Amino acid sequence: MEKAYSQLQKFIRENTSLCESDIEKIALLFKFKKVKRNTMLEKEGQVCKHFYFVAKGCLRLYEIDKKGNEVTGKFALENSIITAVTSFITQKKSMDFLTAHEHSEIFVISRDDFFKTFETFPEFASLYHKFMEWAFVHSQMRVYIFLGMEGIDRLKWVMEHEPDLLTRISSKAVASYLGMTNSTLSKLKAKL
Amino acid sequence: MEKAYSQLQKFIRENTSLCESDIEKIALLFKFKKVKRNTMLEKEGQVCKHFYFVAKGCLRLYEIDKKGNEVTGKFALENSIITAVTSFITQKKSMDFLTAHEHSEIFVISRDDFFKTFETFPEFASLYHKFMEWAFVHSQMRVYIFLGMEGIDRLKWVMEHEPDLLTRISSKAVASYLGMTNSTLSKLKAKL
DNA sequence: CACAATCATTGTCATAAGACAAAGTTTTAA
DNA sequence: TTAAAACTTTGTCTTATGACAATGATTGTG
Repeated sequence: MEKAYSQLQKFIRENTSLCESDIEKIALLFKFKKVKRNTMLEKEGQVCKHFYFVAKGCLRLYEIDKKGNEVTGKFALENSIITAVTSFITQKKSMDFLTAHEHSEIFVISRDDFFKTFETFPEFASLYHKFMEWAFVHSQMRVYIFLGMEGIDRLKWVMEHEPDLLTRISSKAVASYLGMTNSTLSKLKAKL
Repeated sequence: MEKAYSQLQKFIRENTSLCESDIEKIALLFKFKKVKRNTMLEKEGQVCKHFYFVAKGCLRLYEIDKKGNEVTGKFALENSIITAVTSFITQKKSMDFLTAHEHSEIFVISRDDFFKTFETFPEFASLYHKFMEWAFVHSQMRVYIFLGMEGIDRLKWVMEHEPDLLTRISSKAVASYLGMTNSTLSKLKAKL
């Protein structure tokens, strides 16, 4: 846990220009938590009130579509931040689930505390703004990839740009991230 | 043009809590421009250095995929803001084209002036942050829609949520926004 | 206005991907 | 440890969509 806190501090240090004492104070506003695989952190139908930092493990953000299939929006591996973004922003009922895809060690801060911190430490807001920018760039890239590429090319794209996903994440979840069924992914992998 | 400037001011007023005199000063940093249909504002291969407000008409952001097909990322109708976001953020060479999809009246501000304005009028930054949040929410929604829905349902979704696009925008461009060929879109429309 | 260019529609055919099912494998939990 | 559950792979069949082409409509331009 000591190590975990210093990980969080490092993350804040690298994404803001806050001084060490402020970084320490801010890090302490986050609550450390160990969560088992498949723990549900945010649920469809509820309003998202938390922001997460992943120190170890992996969280997964997904929706369930009309046909009952999971559609993965995002994986957050260690040293990244995540939340059920759309609901976190709009404060409307979420369509998303956020779960631990592996046993994970995470830090949680309430949305209220998160935004209040911006008042005390304005520089901290830049972390959120960078997160939003990065999240947008990633999301827009996926739009282009899904619209412009066939399954096999989407697979190759992930192999090249997010190879961790293929080694760590279950095929089923990767398929739901690539916008295909698990049987299709399996056949495409066999073709490579 | 008088009217156009007041439109820009109105937009700033509604998306920040700036006072009137600051709003006027900021609006004057934007340059008014009339552009013909198909005018290229930002080009693939270049770094995006501008931010746009659409007073009248419509801008379209798109990429060209491997096969040479256009893939539309976003339409910006009147009273909305747009740029080649990914390049604007990363300041790397853009993959995107930004063009006038109709004869349009727009306001342009350079990226430098835009960010400098944040220093003089910190509250103005909230407009950019809201833009980022909104852009993310929209983009993420599209990811879910494309991954979870078939063509016919994507079409119905746009009919319900962005009906303007179907009345104003060419079928070809709408198809490239929906992730299908124009012939497929045409057949789906016939099926409705 | 008239010609050219672009776009929209529709048809045929080919193909990528989904649905479903069966068998083998791995993970989970009692 | 062992049984149950979940996941992965592979096969067959079906279907949605793409590729390509022809025709007709619309738009832009000299």
